Amino acid sequence: MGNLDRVERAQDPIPHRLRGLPSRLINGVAMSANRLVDQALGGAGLRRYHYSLLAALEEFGPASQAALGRRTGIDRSDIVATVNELAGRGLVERSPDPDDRRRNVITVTAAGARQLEELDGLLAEAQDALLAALTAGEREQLVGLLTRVIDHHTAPH
Amino acid sequence: MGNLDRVERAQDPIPHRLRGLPSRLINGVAMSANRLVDQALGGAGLRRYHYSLLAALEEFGPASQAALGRRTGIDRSDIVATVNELAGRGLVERSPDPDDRRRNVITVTAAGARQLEELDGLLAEAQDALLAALTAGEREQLVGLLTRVIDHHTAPH
DNA sequence: CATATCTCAGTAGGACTGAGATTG
DNA sequence: CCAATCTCAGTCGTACTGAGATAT
Repeated sequence: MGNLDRVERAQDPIPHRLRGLPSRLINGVAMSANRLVDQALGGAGLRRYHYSLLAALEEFGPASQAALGRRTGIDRSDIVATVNELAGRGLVERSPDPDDRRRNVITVTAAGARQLEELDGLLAEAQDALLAALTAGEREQLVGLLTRVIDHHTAPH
Repeated sequence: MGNLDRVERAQDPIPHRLRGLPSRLINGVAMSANRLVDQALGGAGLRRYHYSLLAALEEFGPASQAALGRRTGIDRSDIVATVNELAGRGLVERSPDPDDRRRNVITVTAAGARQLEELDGLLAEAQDALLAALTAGEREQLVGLLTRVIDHHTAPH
C-alpha cells in the first residue's frame, strides 16, 4: 500500500490530458480513500479485507469461505489468507462443515464482533474525512452517481 | 492488474456495511476504470504509466526524470523503469543533460507522438464506456465532485 | 465424470522505501 | 557538507491465475 504517513509531494502542473480524465480522478480519490481507510484500520492492526470479512460474517452469520468470497468480492485465494490472519487473532473460528466436508464454516467470535464495532467507528471517521469537502447533499449525489456507474458495469446487462 | 477478460463473477448479496460505503464505491469504480483503460492501452502493448509519461513530454517538452515524476505523480523509481520500456520501443529517447550532468533529458520521438495520439483515441473510448450510464451533465457533476474531493486532499490546506 | 471447495504457489501492476553513486 | 538526480533492489497490499487434493 505504501507509506501511510506520506505528506504532500511537491506538485508541478499536471498535463491537461491527465487533469480531467475521469478514470484518473477516480483513481486519485481512491488513493485518498485507501490512505485514510488503511490508516484507520491500521490502528487496530487490520486491513480492508479483514473488515469486509467480519462485516459479511456479522450480517449473514457463519459461512463457507466460498460464500464469503461471493459476498465480499474477495478472491478465493485471498480469503484463505485473510481467514488465517483473523483466526490467528481470535476474531473468527474455522471449523469443518459436518454437512459438507469440502467446506469450512467460518464464525465470528465475540472478540471479532467487538472488533467490528470498533472498526465501524474508525471507518465512519475515515469516510467523513474523505468527503470533508462536500456537503451532505453533495455526498449523496456522489454516492448516487458512483452507484449507477458500478451497477452499469456489474448488472447482468 | 489481473485478468482483463474477467467477466461477471457470481454475486451474492453484499453486506450493508459495505454496500454504500463511499470508499468502497470509489474503489469499485476505480476497478472498472482500470479494467477498461488497461484493456484500451493494452491493445497497444502499453500501460497507464506509459501514457502519463508520453502526455507529460508532449505537453511540456523534453524533461528530466525528476520533473516527469513531479508532473505525473509517478515515483522516481518507477520513472526509471517506465522510461526504459518506452525507450526500448523507440517512443522516447534518454540522453544526458549537458547543462546538469546529474540529469537525463527525456524526449518524445516522432513514433512516440504518433503513439500518444492513438492512445488518446483509445482512452477516450474507455472513458465513454466507463461513464456510459451517465448523461453528459451527470458526467460533469461527477468530475466536479471528484475534483473537489481531490483538491481538498492535495491542496496546501 | 463434472463441479465445488479449499489451499498453495506464483504473477502482475501500482505505489512505495532505502541506499548508493554522481553531480551541483 | 548538503541537496538533487538517477538507479537498484526490495516491500506491501490488491487482484488475480493455475493446479492439486478432496468431497459432492
